[in-house]
Amino acid sequence: MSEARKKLVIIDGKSVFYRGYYAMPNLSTKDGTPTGGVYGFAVMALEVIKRLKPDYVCVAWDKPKTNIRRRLEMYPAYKAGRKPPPPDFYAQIPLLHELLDAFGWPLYELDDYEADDIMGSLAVQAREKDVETLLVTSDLDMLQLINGHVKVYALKKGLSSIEEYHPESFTEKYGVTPDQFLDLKALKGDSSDNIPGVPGIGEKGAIALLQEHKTLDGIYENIDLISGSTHKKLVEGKDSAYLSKELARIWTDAPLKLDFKEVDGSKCDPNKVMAQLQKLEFRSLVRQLPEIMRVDESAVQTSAASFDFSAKAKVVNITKPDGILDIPTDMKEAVIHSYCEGKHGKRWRYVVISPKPNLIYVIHSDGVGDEDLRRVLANLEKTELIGHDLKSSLEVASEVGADIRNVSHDVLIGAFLINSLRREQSLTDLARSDLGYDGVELDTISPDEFLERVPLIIDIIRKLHALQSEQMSELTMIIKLASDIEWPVIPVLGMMEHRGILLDSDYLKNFAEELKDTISDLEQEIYGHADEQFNISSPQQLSTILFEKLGLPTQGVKKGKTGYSTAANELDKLRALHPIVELITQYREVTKLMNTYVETLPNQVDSEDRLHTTFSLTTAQTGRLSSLEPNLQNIPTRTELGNRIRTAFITRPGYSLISADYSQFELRLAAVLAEDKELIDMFNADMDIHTATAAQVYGRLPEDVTKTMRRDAKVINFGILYGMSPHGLSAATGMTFVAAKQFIDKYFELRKPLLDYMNHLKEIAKKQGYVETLFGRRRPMPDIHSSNFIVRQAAERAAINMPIQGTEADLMKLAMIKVQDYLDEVGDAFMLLQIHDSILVEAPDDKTAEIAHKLKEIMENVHKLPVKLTVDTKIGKNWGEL
DNA sequence: TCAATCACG
DNA sequence: ACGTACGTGATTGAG
Repeated sequence: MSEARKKLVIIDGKSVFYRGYYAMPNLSTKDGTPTGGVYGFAVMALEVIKRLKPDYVCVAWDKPKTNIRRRLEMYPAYKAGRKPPPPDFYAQIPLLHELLDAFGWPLYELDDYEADDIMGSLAVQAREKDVETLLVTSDLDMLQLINGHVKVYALKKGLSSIEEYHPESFTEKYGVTPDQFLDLKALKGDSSDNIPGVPGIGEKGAIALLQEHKTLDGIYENIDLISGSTHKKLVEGKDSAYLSKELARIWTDAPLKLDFKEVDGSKCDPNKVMAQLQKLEFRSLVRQLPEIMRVDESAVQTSAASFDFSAKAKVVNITKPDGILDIPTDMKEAVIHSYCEGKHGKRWRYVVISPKPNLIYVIHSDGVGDEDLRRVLANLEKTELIGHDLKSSLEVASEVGADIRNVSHDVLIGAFLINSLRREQSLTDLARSDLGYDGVELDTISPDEFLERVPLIIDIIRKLHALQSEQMSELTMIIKLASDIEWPVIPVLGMMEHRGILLDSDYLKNFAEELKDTISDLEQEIYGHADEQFNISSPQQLSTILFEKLGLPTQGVKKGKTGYSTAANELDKLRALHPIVELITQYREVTKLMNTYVETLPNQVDSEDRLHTTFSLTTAQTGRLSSLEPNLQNIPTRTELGNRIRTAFITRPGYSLISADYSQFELRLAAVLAEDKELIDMFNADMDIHTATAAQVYGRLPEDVTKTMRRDAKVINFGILYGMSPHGLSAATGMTFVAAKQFIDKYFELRKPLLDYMNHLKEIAKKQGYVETLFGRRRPMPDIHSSNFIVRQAAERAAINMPIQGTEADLMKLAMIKVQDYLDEVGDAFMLLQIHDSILVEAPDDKTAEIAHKLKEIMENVHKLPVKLTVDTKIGKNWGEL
């Protein structure tokens, strides 16, 4: 009667819990208790009940620390390098216990036995009673337990999708039988558990061997039949293979008695489960539960504190041009959102405008043309706009020719201002972490799904807006930062992205031909020196050639995980020892230019040869912009060859480029923030700051400062802003460690206020947990309390740097806003790029001089400061000339 | 997916 | 005693 065989489900508790913990890192209850791991477990538990309908259930758990002693005795490196889970992982364990109690499922844990072993032991006992066992885990080691009575349900990506493994499916997938699983492991090893296997034998080789010889023993009995390098590897790795097999083997002898009364699944109390799910604020699971088990009506009660996403709004679909007449033209405020198939407003499908919570207009592109959309959007000129990533919606407006820029609140940027540490940024992520939303995906969806979910999306944007307004109400500096800088810079960036910059692709094509020749010449020369061909771009292969084959000294060369470093600064030390080193440096420079710029930029232009970057306001912890796809903030400039790439950035006939750069922006700001009067005075007297510094440190007259002295002073002037150490200075300048130390000591004697300020920042960071810019932009600094010396020191340096770099970013944004206002007056001139301390503007030839002059004036007076700001402007036909 | 490398400020 | 400058993004090789 195998049909009626009873079913036992054993859950690998920690592995399920881990899944949830990492899948939902921000999930927490309203009071801040983290719940991601418990959520993962709950989702899986309901899935198990619904799909597997088990008669018996229990949970196996790894006891911390003691659990691997027996394996450690065999092999001390077992599971070495595993990171311990963070504190909020353990904080959730009591919640899990309560949930298990409600389900009535016992939890088994034992000293010296991992969860695998407990599961294996119970499975063996179940088999003796002819009970079918289903193991739920993400640990594929468990597959060795598969047999006619035991199946494995492996957790796949996501929380509820599981993949069933039985003997047939296992063989189909791996090409070996479950019985051969351990031998497979013995051969190929497992890097995640630090199981060595036979070095040099991977999955493919191992399977081939097992198909031929069936077992590990079989392989070694027939070892003489195996030839070549495999033979050698097998012989040398024999001990390791048998050790690996024992390490990977799951024990089935744990001192644990399977008691069917204890694991009886019918002890589950649906009402208790419901209460737990509500307490944990798992709203979608609460809704789902009645489909899975009988719950008393009385047990279902919605908690008042939770957000309700069920609100209904009237949705007006506008599918004909005359439909737009329905949309009011005098909205004071509106939530706006859009769906596009391209970037930067290209190929828009839907534009959504919601003037109030119960009313939503959806404008469809099939039916409503660009000109009609322009007419609608033009009416939003005075409307206060609310949205998530408004920049992209504003680019749709630019695309159809409307000019709207009255940003009132962007929940993407707002979330970042409130806490810049948050990594998740999509609307779905924000809703999950801040509103406890646990419904469907809202961002990466099809047009039809978008249409369905519009009311939900708008509702969530409104809720996030309300929540952030409340959170910001106590942060007056942040409110001001947002309204003065962050909101107004959004449309400016949108316009820059949308306009793009003209690229001379033909020029780059010619350049590419030139570089190709150079590269193959260099390759041949390098192969000649190495006496063999190899992949010069592979640091590993290169390292072998340099340090083994050519026998270059490894002394003083940094060592990484994979061997000796071949980074440029390490190669510098070897430059004089072998001609190949210089060739490699050149090869690196040329291939970098080729692969990153020359060959890729022409592929990224639009139909008019313009290149559009995306500026992110929510990436850099300091508040700087970042530029991506393509990154136009790291176009080469430092070498002759690299500068030729800038030459490819051009203008239309009749226009020129203007660059406007702040000079020594950060150092000036450091002087202000540290209130270093002497340094401020030096800047205000228009002195050459590096020469003046060198003169002071070396005790000479400025005219007696040598080139080297000035260069060293320059290094320290910049390095000091990042917390540079004597070691760093000596590495960067070539002076000895002692000289570097003296140099720094002397520098701080002269710049006492700067030193005090740096120490002050460290204290501030420790005391309040964050540092901030002149305008109140905050960066949380949790690592400042780290018990790890290295981590803590890194945090201290970051704390020193952020207010300086961040104030620079704030001022630059402010300047851009003012520059844009001016360019609007000019009418035919456009900002194209911002590169942290400089901007690039495209303007008609006959106006460049006037505009350049005005840019300088605006930027130098962007904000009243005790230090004078200096802006240099240049005019040219391409970026390379600037 | 991660580590190494290198482009920029 | 640790490792040695802050902030980014793109490409490549390798497991």
